[in-house]
Amino acid sequence: MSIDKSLLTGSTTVLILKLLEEKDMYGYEMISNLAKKSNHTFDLKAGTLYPLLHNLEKNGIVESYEESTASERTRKYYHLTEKGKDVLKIKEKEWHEYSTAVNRVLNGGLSFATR
Amino acid sequence: MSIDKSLLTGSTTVLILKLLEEKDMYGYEMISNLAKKSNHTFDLKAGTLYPLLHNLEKNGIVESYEESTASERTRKYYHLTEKGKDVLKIKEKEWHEYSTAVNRVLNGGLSFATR
DNA sequence: TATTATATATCGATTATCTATATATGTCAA
DNA sequence: TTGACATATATAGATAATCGATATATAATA
Repeated sequence: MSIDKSLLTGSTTVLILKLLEEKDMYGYEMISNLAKKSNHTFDLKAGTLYPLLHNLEKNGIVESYEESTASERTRKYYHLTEKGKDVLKIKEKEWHEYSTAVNRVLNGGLSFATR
Repeated sequence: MSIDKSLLTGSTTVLILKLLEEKDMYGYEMISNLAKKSNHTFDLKAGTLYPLLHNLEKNGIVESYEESTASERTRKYYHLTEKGKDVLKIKEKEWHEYSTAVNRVLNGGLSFATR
């Protein structure tokens, strides 16, 4: 169905942080997990995710560690820091405010719970 | 309260088209109208709106006409075309899909109506 | 007369995401 | 065993959306 990509802008971070709240994950896992949870509305590209993760790590929002088993190739796991948890809370609140405001306009300026 | 600006990206068009569905408007009016309807979550800048309107007109989604009264300075009104109405319908549907998908992730991958 | 609100417009900078490309390993089928 | 495909991470360059700054001009107000 492929939704207009420009809508995606900005909310990728909160989605990633939300995934990491549940458990530590590696990049590739986040992509498939997000695709599944969103019913393929979010088919995040590697070229989007990895730079984003590097940036989050640089800002102390996530931290990474490598893990390799005998059978599988090395994976880089990401862990949500305390600071990251705070950021997630703020961003969840922002999303709520933002989507509420969009809906208010799309419903003709009425507050909510119309109909 | 000023929400993270990056969240805004992409949805500006659907908001503007929605305003024009109600009635013809000029740019300055859209800015104040949108600010009011959204409780100042969307304080659109002139430098954002005017290029956007020019682009919509170029694509046949809106058309403009000038109107001047005796007392007020000339205003450039924008009118939603038939094509624009179709685009609005599509974009409203996209917003619904998109916000539903975000909420699904933020609620832990559950469908909806949790709690 | 000076300031503020109204009204439209453009330019350059920033940021987010994409596409494309690169590299390397593990798995499975021919 | 060889080729194709899925897994896994990474970077470079292109595109698009928005902002801040700046410009211009008129109407209203102090």
